[in-house]
Amino acid sequence: MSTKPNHLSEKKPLASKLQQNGSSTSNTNKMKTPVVPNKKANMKNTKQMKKSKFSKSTKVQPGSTDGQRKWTTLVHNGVIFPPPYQPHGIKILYKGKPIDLTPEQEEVATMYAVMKDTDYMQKPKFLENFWNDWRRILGRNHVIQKLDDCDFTPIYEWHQQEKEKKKQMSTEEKKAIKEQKMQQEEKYMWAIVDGVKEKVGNFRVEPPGLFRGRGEHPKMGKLKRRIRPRDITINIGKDAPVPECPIAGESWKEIKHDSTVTWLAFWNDPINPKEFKYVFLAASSSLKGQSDKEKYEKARMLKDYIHNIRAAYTKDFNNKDKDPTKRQIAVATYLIDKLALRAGNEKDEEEADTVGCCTLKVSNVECIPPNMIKFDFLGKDSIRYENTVEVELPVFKAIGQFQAGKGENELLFNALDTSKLNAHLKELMPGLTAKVFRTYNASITLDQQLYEETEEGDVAEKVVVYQKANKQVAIICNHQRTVSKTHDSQILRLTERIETAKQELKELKIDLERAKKGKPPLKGADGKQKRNLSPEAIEKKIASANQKIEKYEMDMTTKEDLKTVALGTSKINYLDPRITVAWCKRHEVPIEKIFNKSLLAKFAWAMDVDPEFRF
DNA sequence: CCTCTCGAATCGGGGTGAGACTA
DNA sequence: CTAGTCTCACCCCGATTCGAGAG
Repeated sequence: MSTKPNHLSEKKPLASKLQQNGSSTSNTNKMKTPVVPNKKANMKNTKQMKKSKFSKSTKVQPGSTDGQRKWTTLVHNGVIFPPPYQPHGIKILYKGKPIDLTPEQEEVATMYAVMKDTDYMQKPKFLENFWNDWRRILGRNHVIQKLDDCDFTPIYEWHQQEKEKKKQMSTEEKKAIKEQKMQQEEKYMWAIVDGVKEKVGNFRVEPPGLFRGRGEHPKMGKLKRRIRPRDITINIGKDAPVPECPIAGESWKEIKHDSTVTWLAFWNDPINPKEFKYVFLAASSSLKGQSDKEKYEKARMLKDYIHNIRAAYTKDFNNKDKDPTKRQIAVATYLIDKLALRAGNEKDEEEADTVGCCTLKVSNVECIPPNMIKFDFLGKDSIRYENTVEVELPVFKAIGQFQAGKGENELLFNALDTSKLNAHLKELMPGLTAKVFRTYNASITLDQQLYEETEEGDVAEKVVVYQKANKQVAIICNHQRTVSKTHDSQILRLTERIETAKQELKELKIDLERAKKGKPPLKGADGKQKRNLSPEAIEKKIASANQKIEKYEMDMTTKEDLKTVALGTSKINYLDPRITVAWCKRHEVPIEKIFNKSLLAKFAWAMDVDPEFRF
């Protein structure tokens, strides 16, 4: 991770920007204390910091001893644990009879009971995994020998009542509880990084529960056990005080002082002990902002290389004598570039069966002559990717050949994996990997769309232009959302409203004609006599009715259009915020119309961009 | 006819935790 | 490989808007 040359000429050191930012956010957070660390060790560093950050970025070359260092001092308060389980003592029935459970057994039973009305109850895998874990906790010799004979209804009903009680609570009570929680959590919300107070992202330890994977996950239903202090490793500056363990009588697993990483704490994932859960700083922090900026700078760099890269892969898939690996790389790169596919790492049996570019199976693509390819597969989060695209003829032929002689379940790109692909990409441009194409294509699309489509008009119209561009990007990236449960009824109601409005309009037009001739208006649909109005007044009403219809129709088309498209994801992860900020500046659109509070905080680093900025 | 009020519907944002990518 | 970081959709809850009815 080398520092880009254009960072070196940064006008302001990032730290000073964040100071400003910190003080402005502190207002909203009712923070009265200035952004100053309270420990002496850090007082010293606060002063050094501005200077050292400046000099570091101007003098220290990548690869030097401190090229890996992410911070110099780090102070934080560790993590907060979910409250302990409160036994309710409600008994489940086994073969119709109430059964006593220990609090631990009861806790797991409760996790299961509350999922009664979800569709997990229909999934054999879920039931099997849950039963295995619960049985272990019950002990092999427990009277309960079969999940099927258990009746969890009493716990479920109790849980429903509790939920109801919570709902019934007055706003004051709710507020008081929230206030108290805030007070407890306040100290965990902040870390002091190089003397600057920064927000911590996820300082709450994940509560125990039953694992719910996305799609057909082999581990669904497994018990995610409670995490204890002894599971948690803390990372903190050498001179910083060790965070106090919030559970009396217990202690942290380990204290580390690793300044080459950005995590504040981690623990092993109880579902997959080989994996880890980390506590990081929030997206609005300088550390995250910096790497975010680097991500977009890398994507921008691709702009200068893309022409050659495209020329190269076009040459490669045209060249039939080339070794198959090269040809597969060329086609894969083409797909990643053109369709913004993900790289597609190999996955083992323990994970849901989803694919990306390198792991596409023969059955996921279908060649439709003369030159169309139909893709149909489950991608990340088991989201379906379904798309039929026209491709260049050599690509069409090549894919046909890759499929030839293979079974449905074999890899389309058998000579390829993500590391080979990325190794190849790195030869084309320093630091280039598959995911850079997604960022590049998303951002360049937004930039072009905004440039081409924005016309003179009022703010609302310009915002619509932005949303349209945003939608295009979301479609490219296949960012989907499930259709809301109430979508159909919403559409229905809009249709009804349009109908009644049209009916009204019709009557108004008749009334207008009559009014012009001095006749009274007709009776309405309800049979009541309407008032006499002047033609001008009726005209006004007609205009407003027309507007209403237009608005409803607009609402309906956008609603229908966007019912399965999620706009937020690309805004947060793929669109260079400087494109948006510059566009807002040029067209006098208030940035708040596009970015909400958290995006504004996250993209603080992009706010002073030149209005003429192009991606 | 207009304005206000109140409950319901809807929206939007933060949080969450699983999933993917890469050095 | 493992460790570390980035991505991503869903969920929930509070805020806002809507719409019916009262005044």
